Amino acid sequence: MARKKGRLPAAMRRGHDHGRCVEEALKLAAELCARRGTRLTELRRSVLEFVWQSHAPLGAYAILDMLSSEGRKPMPPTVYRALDFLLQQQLIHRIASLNAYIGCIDPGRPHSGQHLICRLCGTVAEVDEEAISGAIAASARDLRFSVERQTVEVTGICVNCVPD
Amino acid sequence: MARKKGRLPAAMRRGHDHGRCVEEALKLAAELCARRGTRLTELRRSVLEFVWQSHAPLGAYAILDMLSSEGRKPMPPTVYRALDFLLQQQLIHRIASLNAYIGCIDPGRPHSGQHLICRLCGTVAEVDEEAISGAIAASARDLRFSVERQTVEVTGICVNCVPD
DNA sequence: GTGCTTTTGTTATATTATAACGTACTAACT
DNA sequence: AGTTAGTACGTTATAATATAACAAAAGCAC
Repeated sequence: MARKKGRLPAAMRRGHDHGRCVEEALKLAAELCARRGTRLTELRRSVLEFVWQSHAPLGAYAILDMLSSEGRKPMPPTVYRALDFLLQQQLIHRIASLNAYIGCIDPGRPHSGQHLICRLCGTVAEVDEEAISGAIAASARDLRFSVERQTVEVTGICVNCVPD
Repeated sequence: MARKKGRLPAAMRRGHDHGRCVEEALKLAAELCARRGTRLTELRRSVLEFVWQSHAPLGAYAILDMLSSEGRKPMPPTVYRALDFLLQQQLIHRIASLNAYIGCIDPGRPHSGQHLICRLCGTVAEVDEEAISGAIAASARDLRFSVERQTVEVTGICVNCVPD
């Protein structure tokens, strides 16, 4: 866990250098794929880049439109396949309540993450709180339920959108 | 919270009298709507009944098919409107990761609940653990994020489907 | 280069959901 | 009972999200 207590996740820090976030994410993704022997093709890299560039989750068809403006003219299955690959590699998350996709802040490590979704600006911040995942794990254990995946999506208003 | 520590939610208790669950849910729904001055029409009641009868969440089109076999031939908007009503009245939950709907075990009271979804049998058990919702609330508070809704969906294998 | 595997392209279609507008029903009042 | 205002439902059309199935191309191992 990188974030210190009381420190906002980058997604919700106004004026942070997001270009740099994207760059680093792409670099890390390339490293991870190289290490794993999986292929971060040009298409997959483009999709990952678009997803990372947005602080709000992107829908598959929004990505498709972006790729189209870039010269490629892919069809839906192409985009979904790229998204599936990135999900498998844990480079992105799917936000089920929005049918949309967002870059993972801690790629590669198996985790589900918890997502705070601002209803106003659309920004999604990922956090990874042991207190939350632990409470879920404990509750599941109590019911002898074997957890494979935790989806935690919290909708509300982020600090930048709260009226003062 | 009705469930005692160590006691399985009804949905995961084999052989419980589910007909009685459904009956009680419908009765409680009628009472709540009467108290609120909202109308649990025949259509809405039917939809609620179908949703409750299934331990696995039902998709809108599955409900549509069931209503069709019953003699009605509603179109999608009709079903979605009934579902919207039931969601507003907090009589059902939407399971975002499945695009499907399930009866709420504690209707009327504002809550999001946490859902344990068995990947094998499809059964969904709702729990309401203060430890989980509290941990989420605490984390959000830390980020000055104002929570409106918590979606917690845990996928895995339920106790009835685990190989011994 | 040959053969094998993976990735991408392409066509078609499935699944989930909503917009827009018209009709019918219900409740409340007169 | 008749009027009316509001709510619920019917209907047509279409939007938005996602996948099946198969063909072509690109990369990799030998």
